Amino acid sequence: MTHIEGMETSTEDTDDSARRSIGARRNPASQEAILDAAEAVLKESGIGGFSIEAVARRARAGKPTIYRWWPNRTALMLDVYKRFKNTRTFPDTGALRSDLIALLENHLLGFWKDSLCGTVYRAIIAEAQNDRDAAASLYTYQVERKAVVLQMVTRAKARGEVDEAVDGTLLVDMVVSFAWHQLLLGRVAEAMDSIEAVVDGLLMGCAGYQRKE
Amino acid sequence: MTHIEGMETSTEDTDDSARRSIGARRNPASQEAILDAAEAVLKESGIGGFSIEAVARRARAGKPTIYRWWPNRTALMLDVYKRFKNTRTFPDTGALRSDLIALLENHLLGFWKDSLCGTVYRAIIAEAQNDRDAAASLYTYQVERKAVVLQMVTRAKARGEVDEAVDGTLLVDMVVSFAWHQLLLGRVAEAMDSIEAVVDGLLMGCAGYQRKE
DNA sequence: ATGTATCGAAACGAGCCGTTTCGTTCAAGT
DNA sequence: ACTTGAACGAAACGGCTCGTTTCGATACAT
Repeated sequence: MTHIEGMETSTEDTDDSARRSIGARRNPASQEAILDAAEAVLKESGIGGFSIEAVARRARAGKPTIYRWWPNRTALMLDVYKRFKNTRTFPDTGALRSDLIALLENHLLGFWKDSLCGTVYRAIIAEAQNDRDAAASLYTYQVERKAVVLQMVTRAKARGEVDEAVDGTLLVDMVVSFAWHQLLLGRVAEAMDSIEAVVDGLLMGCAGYQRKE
Repeated sequence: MTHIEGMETSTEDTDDSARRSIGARRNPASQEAILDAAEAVLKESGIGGFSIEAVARRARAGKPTIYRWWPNRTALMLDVYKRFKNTRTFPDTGALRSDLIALLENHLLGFWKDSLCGTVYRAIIAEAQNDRDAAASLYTYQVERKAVVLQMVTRAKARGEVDEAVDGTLLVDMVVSFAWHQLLLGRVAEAMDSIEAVVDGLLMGCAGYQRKE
């Protein structure tokens, strides 16, 4: 994303000379250089090589500058992630089935496959298993995002497409669960082919129980 | 598990005096002490505090002894996990619905909730996001376990309970996905209440599409 | 003009990494 | 009976990252 194309170390050279203080205030160029560097490090080395030191070297920034604005590396990763998540619009196709398919194709699996957003998100999930603060941040983020997705079901109910008694929370949970599982097993690309089967299985049942023939 | 009850440092004192070599062969007492210590460290400090040094200190063992038998800390965590996974028998209740409910209650969510197996499994999943070898080991383990669970569907087909055309792989994937998602969000205890709704939603559809009334 | 908050650079002590060395204990091979 | 060799615990190695502190230079804010 942004403008990462040069294969050399030119990515972080937003300014030719070294950045300096611009006075008693935050230097936006440094913040952007740090986020760019964090993004690049995650892209190239994954979470294993993601250290504050590595980001600082890459950004030609001082470690105290990073620690001043981000309390820990999880916060930095979350900021990198948030730079991505607004680049695609949420689907409203007029039907729940195609809404969910578009959700998986554009916002979950497809998003993770195309950008390095999947790598960042994997790193955040892994970090949340270690760090209590990261877990809380991730859970809050999940609640927010699922509430937005739940509106797909609400719209379907308003259209009379599904019954009012349907548990939309469960439906959303299952879609997201599937996407997470494939992401964490490194099967995002392969899972793209199963999207329609997953959505149909969720909407109509995987086992053919009580279906009208 | 085993006999962890003493709150002091008595856990690792399987022998009063220090263990020594028993000749040119593996010392089972050391292996058990190391696995006990690894288990205890994971239980008390989580994956964040899980280092080879910490395990060696806790076990009163030398680091070379650990590195001799386990190539990395992921392998050690997997061995800790494998000491648990055979303590409960796989269900065969005679019906697919109750089989899947028992699977979630006894082998996935319930298992993770009751023992520290959930903590260990979270650590392994997190490690798999960093380490390529860990990811491969985890994926292989997943394939094996899912193949065993798939036999539930195979039995149901043999009984004529579900149609031969049903995609059992998808069904198993969805059940496991749900369990993983709740585990990784730290919601295992809360998810226990949703088990029946999840299984019914998977078998008969979450959205009430094409169901006979 | 002064005060102050930022910047990058460098160095700090601490902890863990994975490895090596050392002296020991003792089964296995001769 | 004797030697060989592997496994054991302990200790130390160089290397890396951690999070913090110090420093001089910079330039907005008052």
